[in-house]
Amino acid sequence: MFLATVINNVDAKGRVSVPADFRAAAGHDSFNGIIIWPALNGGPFYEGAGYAYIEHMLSVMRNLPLYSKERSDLQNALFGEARKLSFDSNGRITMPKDIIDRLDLDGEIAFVGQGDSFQIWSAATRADYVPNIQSDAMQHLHHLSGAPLPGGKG
Amino acid sequence: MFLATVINNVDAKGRVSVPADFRAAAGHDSFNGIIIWPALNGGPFYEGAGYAYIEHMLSVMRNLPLYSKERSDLQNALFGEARKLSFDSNGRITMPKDIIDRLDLDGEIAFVGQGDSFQIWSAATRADYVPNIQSDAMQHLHHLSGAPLPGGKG
DNA sequence: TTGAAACCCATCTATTCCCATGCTATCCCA
DNA sequence: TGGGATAGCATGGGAATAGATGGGTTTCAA
Repeated sequence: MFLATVINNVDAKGRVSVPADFRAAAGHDSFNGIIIWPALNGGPFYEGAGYAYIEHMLSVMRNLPLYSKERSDLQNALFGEARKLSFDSNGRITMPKDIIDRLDLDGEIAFVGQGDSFQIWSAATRADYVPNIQSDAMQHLHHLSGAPLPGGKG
Repeated sequence: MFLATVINNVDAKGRVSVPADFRAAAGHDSFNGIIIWPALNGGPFYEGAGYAYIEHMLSVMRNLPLYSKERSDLQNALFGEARKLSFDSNGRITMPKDIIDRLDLDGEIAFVGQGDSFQIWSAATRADYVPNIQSDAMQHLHHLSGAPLPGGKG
């Protein structure tokens, strides 16, 4: 699971260390690295995950009719815009230049855990959103009810 | 899986490098190259995939009645219009001239990943479509919900 | 014979790989 | 409990390599 917010530096070559916990969560069965794509909700960040996640998305897409607008649009946004970024021997990825420009990644990147996936922000942009996180979430707390905790004692 | 959008040049002989990732995704069991065909939805691009994909399409066609209109029409559009383009020793294909003219491939080709297949666009034509990708996809995000991730890690 | 297609070779560049460094948190032992 | 040793991780720079591209040559068919 992708947890926590970690801020790492981008060096002159565009390299960034992916947090060790995130590397472990991404797995390395089919591909030793991560897949990233522009936020599907239009937010000012990229989303990322391990290869298994995108494979899962493909299997979901296959349930939509071939050539339907919904399938075409989603495939273009996800598969058409995604990037495969493999780890180097030190666990780093190289951020493509166009993404550095697009996200304004001027030196510092924030990796933000989202459970099954994570987000990639410019650290500065992220900092502007953080103050509202708590109050935003408080409006939706009722959605957390219902599912029982597994293995609860007594 | 075919991921990302890659833009490569067409040289004077009509040769284009197929992105290395796409070559790997196409496989080379039965045929070392790709199959391309005009977009079945009428879009301004060609579709492409590895040989296994077109074999799968054939198996789908076989479920339609022989000599039925639907089978004949689909066979004509897919098998009748498809081309086999094999890789040269450097991983390039030679784009047939009629396709270069038809797609207006004036120097730059965009390979656009679609998961199981990919698309081939004139880079200029593709650039006109890209700005709308995000907003188009946002209308269909509800199709991605519901299915749980397999074997969530960590 | 001529054009086109396949093949071979050379070059350039961006990416990948490898090695070295420093920091920090953890562990071990006194 | 305190201090030193150790291992994991983030970071930086230079070397090696894969991939994209361009040009020339051979082969085949029309």
